[in-house]
Amino acid sequence: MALMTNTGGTDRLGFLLHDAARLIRRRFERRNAAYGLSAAQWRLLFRLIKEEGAPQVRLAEWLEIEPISVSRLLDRMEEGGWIERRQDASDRRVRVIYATDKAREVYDAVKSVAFEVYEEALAGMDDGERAALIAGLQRISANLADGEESPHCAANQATDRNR
Amino acid sequence: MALMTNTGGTDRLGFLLHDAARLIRRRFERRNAAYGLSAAQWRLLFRLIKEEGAPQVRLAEWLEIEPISVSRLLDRMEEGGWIERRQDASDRRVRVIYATDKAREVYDAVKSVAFEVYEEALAGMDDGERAALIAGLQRISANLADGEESPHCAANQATDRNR
DNA sequence: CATATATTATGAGCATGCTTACGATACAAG
DNA sequence: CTTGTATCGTAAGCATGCTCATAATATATG
Repeated sequence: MALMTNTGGTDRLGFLLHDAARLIRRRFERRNAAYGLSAAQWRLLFRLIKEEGAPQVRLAEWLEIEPISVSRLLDRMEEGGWIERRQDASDRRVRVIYATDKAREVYDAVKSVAFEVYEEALAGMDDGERAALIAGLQRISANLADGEESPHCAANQATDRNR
Repeated sequence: MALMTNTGGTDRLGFLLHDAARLIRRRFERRNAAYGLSAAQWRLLFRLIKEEGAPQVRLAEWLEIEPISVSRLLDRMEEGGWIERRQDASDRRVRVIYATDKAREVYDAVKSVAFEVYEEALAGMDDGERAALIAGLQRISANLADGEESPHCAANQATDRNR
């Protein structure tokens, strides 16, 4: 409280985000322990259910993680019986991913758990406060979306990869 | 239970938090690559600088991670020359942790980088929007703080635990 | 066709969290 | 002192992300 708390708390933004995200993930996973779906697996399944038959590289783009991370996430999900990999007919490099019946069966239940956890997290906030929070989070994601800008120095355009 | 997107975006709260936290961490670490301090190491150092000579178990409480996680984080920080472990004089089980001169030298610079990244993340938001975001994040952390829930029962009057 | 380049998935190895378990030490009772 | 219990640090092993490297395949170019 001494020197630079004049920023209104934004000087802890990273820590606050980290803590909130971790607490939500932890509670979601504990509540879901019976199903055995981790948060990362749920995130993948949530996308997959809507758009089946996607190649792994598409999932990596959607989830904004590296293809190798998708590969090993799918290893465990395949082992857990949540998804299956099939060979693509027209491109032998590609494996297209499908949710299993088991995954479709628990989907609604897990989604309900997620809603419960979100409601617990937001308890005591009115609609306006919730909207402001969501808008702020969306703004952060948009501001940091992998443009990879150089803020002031401009020197490191090493990463001027396409896009 | 079909379409529940009337929640105004709160139905994605977990994903939004996860994305925002990850983007901030990623940008912070890239901007700091020259120093070689990861976000987790920075979080520990940030606490340590203010309160040196703490035993590891105290750091674990502050950071809200498990003692074993602290142990291995400190392994790498010791190897990187950021901290040193010393034997406690009065209790031979305890190792007290000190920041090195090297850590103290880069502290201000890394802190500035953190402020830059936060500013980039919050770009385009006015003071009120920032305050609402921060308040929402703090509220989430308070709501989920490891009281280990009563899910919808409003009974859990927050933090009547010690402290 | 042959060869260069791009794309897809994965292997190896690291960082940061977790759970479970254990050795060393401190402390409280007997 | 001895014995039981609590505390501190750490080892082992897993999950989820990362980077860097590689094999297999597709595609573009000479």
